[in-house]
Amino acid sequence: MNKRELQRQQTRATILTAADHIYAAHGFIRPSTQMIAKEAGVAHGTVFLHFQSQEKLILAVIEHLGMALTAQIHEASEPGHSLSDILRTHLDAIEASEALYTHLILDLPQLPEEAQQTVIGIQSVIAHHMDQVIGQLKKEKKIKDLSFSFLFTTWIGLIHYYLMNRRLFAPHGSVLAFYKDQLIANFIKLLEVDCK
Amino acid sequence: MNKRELQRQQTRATILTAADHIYAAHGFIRPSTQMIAKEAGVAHGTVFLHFQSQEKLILAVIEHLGMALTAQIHEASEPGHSLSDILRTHLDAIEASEALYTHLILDLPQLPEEAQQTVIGIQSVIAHHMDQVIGQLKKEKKIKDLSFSFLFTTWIGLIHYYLMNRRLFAPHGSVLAFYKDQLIANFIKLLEVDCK
Amino acid sequence: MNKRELQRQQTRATILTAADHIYAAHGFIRPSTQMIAKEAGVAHGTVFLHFQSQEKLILAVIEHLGMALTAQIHEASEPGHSLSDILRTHLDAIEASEALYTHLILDLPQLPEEAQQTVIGIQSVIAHHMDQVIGQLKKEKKIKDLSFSFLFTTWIGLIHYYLMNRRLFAPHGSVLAFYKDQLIANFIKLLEVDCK
Amino acid sequence: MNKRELQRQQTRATILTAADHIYAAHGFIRPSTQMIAKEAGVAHGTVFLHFQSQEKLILAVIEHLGMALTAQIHEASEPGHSLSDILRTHLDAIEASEALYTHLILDLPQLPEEAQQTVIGIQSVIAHHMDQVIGQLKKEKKIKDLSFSFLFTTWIGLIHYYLMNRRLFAPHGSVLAFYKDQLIANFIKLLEVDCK
DNA sequence: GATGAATGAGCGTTCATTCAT
DNA sequence: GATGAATGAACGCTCATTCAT
Repeated sequence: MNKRELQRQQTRATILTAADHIYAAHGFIRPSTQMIAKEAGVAHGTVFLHFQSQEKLILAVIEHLGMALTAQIHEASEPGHSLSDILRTHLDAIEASEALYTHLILDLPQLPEEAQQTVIGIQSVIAHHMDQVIGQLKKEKKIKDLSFSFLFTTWIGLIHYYLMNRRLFAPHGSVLAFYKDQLIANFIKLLEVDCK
Repeated sequence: MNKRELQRQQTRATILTAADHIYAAHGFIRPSTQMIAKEAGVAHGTVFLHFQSQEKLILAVIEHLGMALTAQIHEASEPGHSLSDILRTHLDAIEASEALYTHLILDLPQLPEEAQQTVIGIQSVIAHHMDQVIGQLKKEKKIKDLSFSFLFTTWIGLIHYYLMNRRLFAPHGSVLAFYKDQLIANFIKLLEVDCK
Repeated sequence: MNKRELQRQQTRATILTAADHIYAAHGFIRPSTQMIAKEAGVAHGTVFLHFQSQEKLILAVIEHLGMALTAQIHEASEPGHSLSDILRTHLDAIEASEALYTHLILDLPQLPEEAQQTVIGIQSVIAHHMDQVIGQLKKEKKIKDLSFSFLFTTWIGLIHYYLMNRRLFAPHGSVLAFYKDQLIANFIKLLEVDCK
Repeated sequence: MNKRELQRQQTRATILTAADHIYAAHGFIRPSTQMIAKEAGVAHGTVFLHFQSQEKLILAVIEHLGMALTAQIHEASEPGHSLSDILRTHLDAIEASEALYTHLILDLPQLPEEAQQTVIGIQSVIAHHMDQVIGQLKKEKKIKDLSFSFLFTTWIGLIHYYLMNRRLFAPHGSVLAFYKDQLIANFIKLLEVDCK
């Protein structure tokens, strides 16, 4: 890689990071490209030199987030993990990009198709890991006999609900950091076959 | 009521209905007041004759939705209702305004404070009814001993998740119409103390 | 005059008075016809029933002011008046409508031709009275031999300057009430042939 | 200075000059930013690229005028100047921007605070010069013993009166060009101690 | 490759005026 | 005669995008 190309990649990364911060703070819809250029410390036009359009920039940020999440989940996952381990891995990954991920969820219907594909991609990774363990637990009759897709949706719905109301639940920090343990414990209790 | 006042009310209603349709289709943030005027078949300025500002119009639509939902839930509720009845009442009410309600949930963080109060109001109505029955079922040891707030959040999270992904789950119709029965049945099964 | 006509005249007067107050407070340019209707306690359309257009209403207010001023000056003027008496009469008349008169002066260039005619009319009345006395004093060599038009312009310029800066000179009341005596005394001293 | 910066400055100057012309012709209040853009031959949005808001543009024009006036007065002033010289300097300076200065005076109450500061600044410059000479003349008993502030106000009032009625006094040109000599001569005669 | 000035369509909102009631 | 709902042109301002430098 020559020096020119290196410089180019660095500028691109600078813009991407700036966009990351701005979108995490204000969502994908409201901030202007001008705002991102200022945050990145580059000229307004430079944004469009590296990203064909605002839409492409947004998609790049989202894809970057998707890659980060799936990578982190993969890395943290090991064969012998319990359900609790997997759920924790999921929440740890999201917590690292909590604000941005939350805006991705919220703004999704206003974002281009490709963004939805990314979200689907993220979810299928975690779904895959969950399915492994849950399938096994079902066989062992340790958890209720409900379709995996329903259980998965319940989990995701619960997490997303907390994220969407993060300002309410945890005004000055991370909701997940606060409620992670409780969420995992309660969710598992909900699945368990419980005979007293 | 004289003819003048009648016509005024009709125009107001026309605009409100138009806004209802437009916001249901595109969310609260993107559509312009111009767009709503066109849909209503009135001059652009007329919108502001009936609603002080765009914000006030949005709040009027939201409040209207809130009243419709709570009214419907109240009407359909009866003393002896089972948990299943209550959940169905909830979903029936939302289904009637599915698209608009979904956008309310999604755009909430970008909407004024008052909108959040409306959502809280809606949820406390359904929470109240659920709490009654769930409290009783807990005493009878028929459902798991988990805090009501967690169970409620799980239910709301589940429903909202389906709503937010309605285009995916039910591209050309109502998600709730499709999944209502299944959602209720599965959710109840999840709560039950299950000893086979 | 029949009852119908009487009612009509009363409504017209109500609007005129309301416009008077509003224009005195905010000038002729900024206030909307809506604002005047509200102040008058009549429907917006009623303004246009009595005054063909906003411009005509403004002109009516101005003409009314002109008539009030010239009438008051005429009434207060007597054959044997000194220069001091005449200047005082002038200022007394303006003081009674200080705010409105000031806005007339200030907004004049943005107002229709007819408004300028009214101002000219007011000034020729006071000019006429001043000319009488000043002519006599000049013959008696008691005041400087300067053209009447210059002396008159100096006087008017001085008064208008104080009026235009009334917020600066007298933030919470009438400038003329405050400075009247001083202005008259100084102006006369300026005209006098002064040999010590 | 590189070409880029040069062009930017030129566009800014073009807009400022256009605003200058438009405001001189129609006052500060009525013309739209659209009108100024058209006069300048730039897109409407370009105006806001160079000036944050309409208010800022107006203030820039006014400040530019203030600097031009005070600079010209300073340059033309010399230690040994007579009262006549100083008054002429004052009128020469105003004459160069007669129309714009007149609108500044007229629209002042509707303009932001900063505009008033500019006017005060202009007037204190001329007041300072006048005070020097008039103080001396008073000591020499050559002019009447009236407070400087009254004499200054009389002068400013006189000039402003001519300016405000410039369309009447000099429909197709500069009032000051026409009446300058006469105004100065008459004003001086008014101040003089006159014993024949 | 980077810049940032320029564009022009679009936004929410105001207002004098009209006219059916 | 009085009403006030409706109009639509105009306003100040924002913004993604282009392109000469």
